[in-house]
Amino acid sequence: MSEKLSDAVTKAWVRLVRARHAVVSAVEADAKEAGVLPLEWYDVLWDLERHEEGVRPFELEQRLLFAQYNLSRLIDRMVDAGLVKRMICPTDKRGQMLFITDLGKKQRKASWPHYARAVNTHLGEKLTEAETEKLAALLGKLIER
Amino acid sequence: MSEKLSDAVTKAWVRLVRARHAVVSAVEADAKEAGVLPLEWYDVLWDLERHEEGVRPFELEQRLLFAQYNLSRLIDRMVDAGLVKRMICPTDKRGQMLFITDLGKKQRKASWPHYARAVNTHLGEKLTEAETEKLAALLGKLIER
DNA sequence: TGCCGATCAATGCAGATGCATCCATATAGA
DNA sequence: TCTATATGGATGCATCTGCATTGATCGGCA
Repeated sequence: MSEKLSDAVTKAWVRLVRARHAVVSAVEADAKEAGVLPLEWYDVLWDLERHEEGVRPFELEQRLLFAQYNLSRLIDRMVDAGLVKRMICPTDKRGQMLFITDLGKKQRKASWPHYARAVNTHLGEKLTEAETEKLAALLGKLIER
Repeated sequence: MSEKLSDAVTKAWVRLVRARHAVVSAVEADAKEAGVLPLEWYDVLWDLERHEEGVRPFELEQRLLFAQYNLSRLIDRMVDAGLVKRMICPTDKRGQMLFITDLGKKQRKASWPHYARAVNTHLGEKLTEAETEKLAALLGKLIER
């Protein structure tokens, strides 16, 4: 039971954690400086904006990897902030449909250039185009299923 | 100011976040099942174990990317649990030296095989050796200063 | 139709985190 | 040496998260 990890796997594991932390916190720091929406809020709004027909919380949960109780409360806050609208789901009375509001669209749009610039700075500019594609492909394999 | 992100950069960004989340949460779930130390605790103990001469909190902060106030309280908990010992730093009275206790060593050692197995399952087995090395190399470029 | 296990979502409570600030000591410079 | 500034670390407070549980409805099946 005293398993071994190859050096390569150990290194990839450590760096996966470190690199994500480094990039995300740098991006968030830039965003905060610019006074734009938190990343999670942005992600939710972006998903809602691409699904004008409405989104069920559990879908968001799966797509964005939220814990159920966290998402529930995140939505509360976003509703309070006027960025998201909750409606009873017509086909399932347990559930609800979520929609982005006009204010939500406006704020998401205003946040976008800041995130784009930050991601370019902290990720895009550190790799060549080919390397970036390779990285995305490899990370993709870790996500499957 | 309405910057653009290439598709490759966007995809790499999203997958970096998702892949790390998927792998870490799968590993933590396995670890929790086995009733072993939380990942952060493990990381701290491992760092302390490799520096028997003692570690300053701010070093740990830099190496493991902790926020200062989080680390301060994490150490509190670990001291309470008897895994870490705090001593006044002889060369800087503002600071302290941290050491792992025998209990800390024992628990870290007991946790290791579970983490090794989980990391192998959720990362190692999803990539070939060559892919793993390539991934580590690319992630390395994202971390560089 | 009536019942039972599964699913969607909310919530009370304890513990963790972020932010700002504070205290103590160290260090550089006049 | 004396002062100003920087650094190491702790902490009060508000917020967020995790866990377990609850309430409501759904869907399958007898």
